[in-house]
Amino acid sequence: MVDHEEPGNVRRPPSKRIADELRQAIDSGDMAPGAKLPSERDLAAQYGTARNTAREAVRILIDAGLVIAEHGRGAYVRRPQTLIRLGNDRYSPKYRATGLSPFLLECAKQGKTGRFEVLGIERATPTIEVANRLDVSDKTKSVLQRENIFWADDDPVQRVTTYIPWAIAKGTGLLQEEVPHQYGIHGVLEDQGHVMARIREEINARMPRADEARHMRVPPGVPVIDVLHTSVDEQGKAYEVTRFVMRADMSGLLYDVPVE
Amino acid sequence: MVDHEEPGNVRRPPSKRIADELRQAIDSGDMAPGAKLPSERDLAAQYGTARNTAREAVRILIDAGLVIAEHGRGAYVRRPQTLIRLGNDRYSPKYRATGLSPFLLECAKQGKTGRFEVLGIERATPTIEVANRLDVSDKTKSVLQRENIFWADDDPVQRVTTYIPWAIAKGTGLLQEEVPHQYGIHGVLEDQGHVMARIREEINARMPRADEARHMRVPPGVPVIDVLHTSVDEQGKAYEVTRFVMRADMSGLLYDVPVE
DNA sequence: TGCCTCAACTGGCTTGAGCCAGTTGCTTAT
DNA sequence: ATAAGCAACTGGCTCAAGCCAGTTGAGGCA
Repeated sequence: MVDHEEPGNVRRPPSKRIADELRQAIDSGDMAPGAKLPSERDLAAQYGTARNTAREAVRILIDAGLVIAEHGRGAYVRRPQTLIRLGNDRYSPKYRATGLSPFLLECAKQGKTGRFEVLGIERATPTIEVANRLDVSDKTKSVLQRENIFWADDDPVQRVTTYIPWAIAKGTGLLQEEVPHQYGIHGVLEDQGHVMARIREEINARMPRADEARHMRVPPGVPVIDVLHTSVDEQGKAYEVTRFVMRADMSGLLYDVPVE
Repeated sequence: MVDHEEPGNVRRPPSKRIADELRQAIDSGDMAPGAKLPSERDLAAQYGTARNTAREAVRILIDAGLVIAEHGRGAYVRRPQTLIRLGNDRYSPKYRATGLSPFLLECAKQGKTGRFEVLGIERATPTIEVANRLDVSDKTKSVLQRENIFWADDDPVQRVTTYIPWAIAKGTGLLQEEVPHQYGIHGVLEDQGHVMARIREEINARMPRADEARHMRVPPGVPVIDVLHTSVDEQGKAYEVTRFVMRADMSGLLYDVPVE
């Protein structure tokens, strides 16, 4: 392990110095998860700075995802969350036996109650990104779009938007809220002759957009994982795209795959 | 698309109002990538607030990863970066023909010059996380640890740390900086009878730690993707673990896998 | 022509003051 | 015993002022 030794202790601004000390207390375990930080006014007094400077120090930790501030109560060391892991096996036929969707199964495994909420179902014009992957037009209402939010207990964890070419979805009943198939959307698609042979998933991480932060209640200092999933049938044709946007503090991914 | 319509326009603090307007200008394309924001002093005058309030507005955008501030020059709308995508096929034998590592190949594809730098090679005591996956002791120096940084042109993009059980690495020459094999580390391991049959990758996203931000020059408002990779041989035995920590603004992942 | 200097601009950081808005627990009146 | 109310705490946000430290370009000097 190398240390590039950037600013050294000299000329380190007070706010950063305070942040460093608090961070070290957190990393070393001196301040355990859930522990309350000194109030901004106390920190300021303790270090002989203005309140704003102490406040700035706490903010640095908030932005780093280490601390969560609660208005009127105090600032607390963030507790590690139990992770909901989305695996590449979630589309495996083996899950049909359980009768539960992989997300709900994973929630149950973590001792949480999973549920999902339908935000909207409509025939829509896809973004270029989606249109390219499905080989449909990005100028017309060429896809059926279904948007859901998944919850684990009282936390919104994922926003999931599924796109299916209208030519495939037409007349299947997928415009209804209730999916008319025991095995869900993919059951319907399979009946249409689209058997999932491969999946292709493009993964990015970024800070949430404003509306995402609101919908999923993403705390400050927490990024989202953005997965663009494409289902490909045995003929190599893409027939479904889904975008998963997941709170990174409550979820992760798992791929267990053969080397080809 | 639903909008929960949280605070409305009433009582929205000035800093957030300014941030909202700037954000909208960015999202709509009125301010293109690379465009310069008004200076903090100008913004303050324009909105009739104190400079600190305008400054706070800009900071919100910086934390959201939309804007980058340059001391003495100004604040600019961040330019989208070309992504280096790490694919699950990077361990595929097909790459041996090219004579290039997948990372360097991907850099070349993006018109960049890739290189890597060895930070350190040592016999070390693994973390519990790594020890569990390799089924070795976390109390003794049971692994060989190699740490690298990968660059694309002049940007550090990934920090990569590889762990190999000492029982396997001993006497293979992997303690030297120069890997004694045409096909790299995995060539050496294959000669030892460890043929990669499957890989297992656990993926998280988070804000960078302080040392990571320094080493990889991660700008504020940019998360990292943290991948814990495990190589498994034909007997189902794990024989190598690698942690990839990647700047999320310059890199992503790609999995193209069969449904099993 | 070429270099240097310096003024004017940029963001970085701090101060100390004030008011607002949640939270909590104690006190008081019913 | 209960409920209302209040005081004392917490963070959220703003103000106006000041100094420091990079950057840039114009002007002047050699």
